Amino acid sequence: MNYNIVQDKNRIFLKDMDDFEPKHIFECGQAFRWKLEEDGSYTVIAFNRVLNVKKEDKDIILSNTNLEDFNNIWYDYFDLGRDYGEIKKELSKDPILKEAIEYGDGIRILNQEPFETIISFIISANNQIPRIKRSIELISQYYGEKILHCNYTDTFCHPEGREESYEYYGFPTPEKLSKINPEDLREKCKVGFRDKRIVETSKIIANKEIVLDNIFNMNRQEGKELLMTLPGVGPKVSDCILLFAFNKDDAFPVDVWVKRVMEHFYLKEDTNVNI
DNA sequence: GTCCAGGCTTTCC
DNA sequence: GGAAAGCCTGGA
Repeated sequence: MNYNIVQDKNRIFLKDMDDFEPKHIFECGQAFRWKLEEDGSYTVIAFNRVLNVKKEDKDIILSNTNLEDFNNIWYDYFDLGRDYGEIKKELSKDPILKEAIEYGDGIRILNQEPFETIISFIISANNQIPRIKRSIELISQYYGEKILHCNYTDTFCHPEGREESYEYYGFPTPEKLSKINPEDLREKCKVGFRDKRIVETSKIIANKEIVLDNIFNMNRQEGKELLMTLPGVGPKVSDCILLFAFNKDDAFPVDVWVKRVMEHFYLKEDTNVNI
């Protein structure tokens, strides 16, 4: 990984950054709160902060942050300690994966906040991405804390076309979500039949019947068994949580699309499979 | 004990 | 209208 870090006021420049394609990282479906801005940059609310990311030529620009947060939060969040070049080299030995890597070049696996990731993927069951994103946004607006975080005059802090009062909301805590009425959640946030699962899971975590931080020290199988005791968390959702929040790089979520792809390319190559 | 059909909210194609 | 990033329940 070769890049140079330069700080300028509230921005961090990652100069000559390889393997970092915002569109592929933020729109691949691993995270739901990244918003595409008119200038092509992306804004997210995470870790009680608002961050904007823009790619200019070979540089990545992180706005509304500082070196301390970069070192303590964003370095790990963006998985910057992992050498994706080496991974690509290894996987490219397979011709099909080689083509897939070229198609999705610059993708990275984020390390997201555990609780928000758990609720997000409970919502993802039998659902569609636009709806998932909307529900998470609504949950944040109704039950999350407002984030006052922009003291600068950057365009992304005062974007054109948005109301002056545009506000950012963090994802609520387990304590907060554990106390709401499932019917309220369903009506306001359009989560459908997942309402009780969300509240019940929040209760278990708020009561510390399950301590999420302990999962960092477990292996994939131990973590999976524990997560699957939560209502709404089955085999697929638990693998998503382990991969996207707990840094378990051996977790391999198989959804209907992955299943179709695997069957098409690796299991039934000589048969006519509808995909 | 395992297996699996049916049900579940709501929106989007 | 049918499908959609699965999970849960109950019966065989």
